[in-house]
Amino acid sequence: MAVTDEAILKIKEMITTGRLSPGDRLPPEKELSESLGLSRSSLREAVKALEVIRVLDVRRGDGTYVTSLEPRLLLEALSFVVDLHDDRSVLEIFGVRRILEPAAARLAATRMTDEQLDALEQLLEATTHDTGVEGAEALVQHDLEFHRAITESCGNDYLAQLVESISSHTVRARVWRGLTQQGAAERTIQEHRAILNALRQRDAELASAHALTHVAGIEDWLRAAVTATDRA
Amino acid sequence: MAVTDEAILKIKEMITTGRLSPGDRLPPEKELSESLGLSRSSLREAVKALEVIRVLDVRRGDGTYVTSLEPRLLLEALSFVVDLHDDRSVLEIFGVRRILEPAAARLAATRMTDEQLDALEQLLEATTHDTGVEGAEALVQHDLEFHRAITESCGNDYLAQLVESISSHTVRARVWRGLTQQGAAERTIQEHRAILNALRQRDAELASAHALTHVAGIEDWLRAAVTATDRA
DNA sequence: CGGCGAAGAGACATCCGACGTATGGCCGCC
DNA sequence: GGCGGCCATACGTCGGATGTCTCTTCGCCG
Repeated sequence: MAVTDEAILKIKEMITTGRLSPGDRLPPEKELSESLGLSRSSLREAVKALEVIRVLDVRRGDGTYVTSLEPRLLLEALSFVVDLHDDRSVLEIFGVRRILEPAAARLAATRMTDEQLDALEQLLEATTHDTGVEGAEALVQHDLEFHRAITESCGNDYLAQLVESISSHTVRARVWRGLTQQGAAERTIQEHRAILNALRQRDAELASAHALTHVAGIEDWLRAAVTATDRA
Repeated sequence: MAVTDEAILKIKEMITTGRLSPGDRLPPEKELSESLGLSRSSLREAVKALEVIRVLDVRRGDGTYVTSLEPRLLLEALSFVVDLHDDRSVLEIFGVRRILEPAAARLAATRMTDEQLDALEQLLEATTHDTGVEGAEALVQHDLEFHRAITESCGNDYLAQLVESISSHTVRARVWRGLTQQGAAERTIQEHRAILNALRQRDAELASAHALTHVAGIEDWLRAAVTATDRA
């Protein structure tokens, strides 16, 4: 195995064994490269690799630190690879989303506070004002925030961030939908309201069902779009 | 932004725009570095970063290629970051697994062929012979294969690999369980058989329920273990 | 006495050039 | 026509030089 890959594993091991903890600062590149027995150039490749997956945080002029290693952070990198999937894979990703989002809504139904529900209400209220072409982008943004607010209330950070990461790429799809499909805004708002009502009633089963309906609706549209592309 | 990060984005963009396709070979490092306007050293950092997340495949003496970019491949890197999570995060990961595995079993119930079911049967049969201390490792292996066989039959590669990736880290937990808990082997086999029977009957709902029971059982044990560790 | 700004040390960022080594293909011999 | 060795090519690794940013410290000024 290459020295760089060995260095990656060694640094990873230093973290898993507790030799390095979240927030800790690594020795300077020169020093660390010597103790790991490789050149600074090769070590930098290893550090860069660990940086892109959010394990290390390199601060120029200061030093290199171990990140908090929170699920939220480590799963962030997932959205990077999701971006690389083609449209057919996006359909599979939606297959996962239609499993996770209803589950998150189900959990949120018993956990959301009245304050959080009120905030969701306000968000929904704001969405109704996103009309016209110039409002499309705002609608997408409010849509994202609505979903995020729910998933973040499910009590499982890992689940929340996972949904968040695999949803990022679909932003584009949402935009397309908003621009091409008539009545998309009204339908989205109606579905969101249905979810919110279910959450208010603490009806986990219903909230889950509405969430599934919502995601499946987008999925249907996307499938049709992909099929159309295939024919073209 | 640093030149290296720019290079990462540029290469990513070359892939998303179709300028580079799966299997394509990149220009030599020297050439590519010149066309991207940075040194070979810096470019190598970018390439290494894309290599660890399985976007690029570097072959010494040959060249650098774009991988197949299949979900299976890209999600592989996820297990790397899962390894870095602490025990408390593992509980959250189980929270996700208990959502995904039953869903996968539900899908598999209507999709598995008789041949696949027979193979699963054989796997289960083999597991019953994993007795004694030396059989613990084999039991864990058969356990993994059993779950993999089901998730891979769910018809969604993305879902299958996601479950696979977040399960990898739990191998350790499985081993602990096998070693410390009395009757773990018998219980696992019984639960597996229940899942298999439900799949044979094409009873999606029941298969899902048994899968949830199975995962929740491990989760319970893990939660107790973590709590015990916290007290210590 | 406290705050502020400049200087310096430390650390990462980037580049360059050189040499090592594995791969793949070409070419000649059998 | 097949096989084996040679060579161009490309990645792997290294060492050093230089630029630039950050943080800290120290001294000046209000």
